[in-house]
Amino acid sequence: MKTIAIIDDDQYIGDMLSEVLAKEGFSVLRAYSGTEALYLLKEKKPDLVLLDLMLPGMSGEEVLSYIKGIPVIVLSARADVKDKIALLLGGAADYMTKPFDTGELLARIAVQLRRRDSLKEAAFLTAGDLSIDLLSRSLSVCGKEVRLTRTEYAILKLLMENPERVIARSVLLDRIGADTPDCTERSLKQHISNLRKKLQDAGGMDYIETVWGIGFKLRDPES
Amino acid sequence: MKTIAIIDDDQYIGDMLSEVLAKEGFSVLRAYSGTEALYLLKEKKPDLVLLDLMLPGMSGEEVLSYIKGIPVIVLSARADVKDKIALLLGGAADYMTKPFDTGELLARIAVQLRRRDSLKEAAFLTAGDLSIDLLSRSLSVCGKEVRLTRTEYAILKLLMENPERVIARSVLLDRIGADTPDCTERSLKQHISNLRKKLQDAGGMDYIETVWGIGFKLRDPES
DNA sequence: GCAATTCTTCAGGGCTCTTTCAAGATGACG
DNA sequence: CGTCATCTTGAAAGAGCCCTGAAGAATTGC
Repeated sequence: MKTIAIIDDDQYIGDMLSEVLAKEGFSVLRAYSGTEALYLLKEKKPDLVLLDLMLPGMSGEEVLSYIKGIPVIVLSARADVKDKIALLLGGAADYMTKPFDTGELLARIAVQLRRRDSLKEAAFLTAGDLSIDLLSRSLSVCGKEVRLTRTEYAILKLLMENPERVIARSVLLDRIGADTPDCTERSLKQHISNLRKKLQDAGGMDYIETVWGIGFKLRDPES
Repeated sequence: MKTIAIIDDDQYIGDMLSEVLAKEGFSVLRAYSGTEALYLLKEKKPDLVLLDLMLPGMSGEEVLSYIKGIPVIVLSARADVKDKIALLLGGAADYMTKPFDTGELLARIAVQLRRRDSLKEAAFLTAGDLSIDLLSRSLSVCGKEVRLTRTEYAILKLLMENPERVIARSVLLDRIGADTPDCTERSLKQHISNLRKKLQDAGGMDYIETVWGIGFKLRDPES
């Protein structure tokens, strides 16, 4: 669950925002002054900050300059373009002029949070219940993690890259040859067997179909 | 130098934007239709896209859905809040209504580009219980300070920059080569061992997972 | 139905990769 | 020069993986 900090001394607007955000499933923190805000940010680490500029004590600009690594959306009654520019260049991630549409605010919040998560861009290869994370080199079957050896991984990856297509044993050997140079037709059978067992234990069905006299293929998911 | 793609069929606005951006030191690409835009994005890889919604042939929304990994700022004459929300949730990084202030546009462009680089600027690098202060080059595990040698620091930093991703030993050697030129595969193992011991002593678990025959990766925090 | 062939599985041996302990080499600093 | 921290290297123990042999099951052809 994501946490959002609201830094605004206006009780009415703050309550309204808090209610809207809570209804969207966010966890909400409140601060009513600059110094309070800094303390709050240091203690808890929110995922995003909504910052009003008119604060008692410390200016919003000053608060902004202290916030590092957390996206800040500035909310302000000031509509002057110069202010906007200064704040955006000063570190704000976005700027909205009061009064604002709450739907748009939620959308812009979503943009900032989405951006944070997209840093770890995932690369997946899926086929039926099977899903390989290419980056972490890990397989999940029906959500369960399954440990694979290097050869097993290479075999399954090749099969999943060509779903529903028969892969001849010789081709299979050829393609995984880079990883395991001395894999023979005999040992390949063993690897297939081991792979089947692991998948069976995790997923409850036999995903690998043997094509008699030729090789193997990934079984049709909806069969 | 950063490259920005302008996707707009309006010659006048496009020229104006192009001039402003060029004056700011950006390299500018142009496209005048959706299909042209997709081709352009595939060939060159701009750092940012300015997308007009009124395009001949393909709708701006459609173009947007094809763009992955590059921030898109939508420029549109449509001021309807519903449109804004739909586009922001649909992947746009920002939305500006024509006519817009070029200063503000430049500021918002700067925000998006800054965000892209923010990995390097971040003062902290965290992954699970581990937290590195990049400025003081210090590591804390569950709040406890841990002293690392130069090589250990380089290794752990690289692993933490790619959490949950397998790093081949050769890659690891390559990337930390700048700090320790004569680190071999053999000595790398020793460093990993030492690093593990320190982390274990401080955090109580083994954060570094070995991927047999390949390399290492940082263990999933919530596992 | 029966034999021949191919495929699957079990179990064991051997090999490679990995880890760790320990000791030597290198270099900075007083 | 001696100490300290760091990096490298050697060797042995341990773990994991791959290959092979043999027996049982499945498929094909007659």
